[in-house]
Amino acid sequence: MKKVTENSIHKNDSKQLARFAKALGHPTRIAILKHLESQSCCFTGDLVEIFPLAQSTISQHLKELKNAGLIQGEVNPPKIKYCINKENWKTAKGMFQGFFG
Amino acid sequence: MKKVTENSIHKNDSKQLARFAKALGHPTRIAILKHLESQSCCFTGDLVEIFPLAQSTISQHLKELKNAGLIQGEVNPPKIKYCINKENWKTAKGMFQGFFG
DNA sequence: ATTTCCAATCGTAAATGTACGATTGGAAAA
DNA sequence: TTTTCCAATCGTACATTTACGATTGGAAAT
Repeated sequence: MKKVTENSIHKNDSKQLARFAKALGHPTRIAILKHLESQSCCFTGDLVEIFPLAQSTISQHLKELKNAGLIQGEVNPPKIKYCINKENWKTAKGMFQGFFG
Repeated sequence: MKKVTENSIHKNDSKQLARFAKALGHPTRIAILKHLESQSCCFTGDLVEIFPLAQSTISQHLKELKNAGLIQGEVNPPKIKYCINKENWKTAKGMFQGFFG
């Protein structure tokens, strides 16, 4: 990035939709979300067993999904239980629906 | 990327959906697609006027959308007319719908 | 107090993405 | 043929992403 800040040239809608899309833009994250949809919830460790990826890598993907608002985690010591964030999920669904017409 | 190739560990569905999502993962590309949806078609130059971005940058975004299959361009010398690729658009729409349930 | 356990974070390396200006390519117009 | 025009591509710089192993953090168990 050099000259243009990319900050104010786009509408908020486009920015939010792009943010959601970006979070969905990796097959591992899609698979994590599919798993959460089917299981309703799961622990990080479950995912580490499912995917042949390092624990730190899974954690990073979860962090991105969390930052995008698509999932949420609640502590359940010593584990952490992750679920779909239903409210934002609905928002994302609506935005994609609206986008695709 | 170091150890895992990320090639065969995901289902094709997840990979394709992620590919579409990735293409949508930038506000400029969202905006381009919105514009194509509303106009049905447009030339590269139109977009260069709309967005405060270099011509080469717009071209790059168009290339990514084309590679993802979301748009197609037909030559109309000396211009190139870009349109939504309706077939793939429908596919993407269906995949997102299925994903969000 | 120490150990155990799970997950987050750190540090790092390599690949990819995003932007720019400059150059190239190819068709139409002069 | 030369010029003009539009868009693609090249070369480059810097940011971000993705992966790993190692370390840290915090709560529960010993």
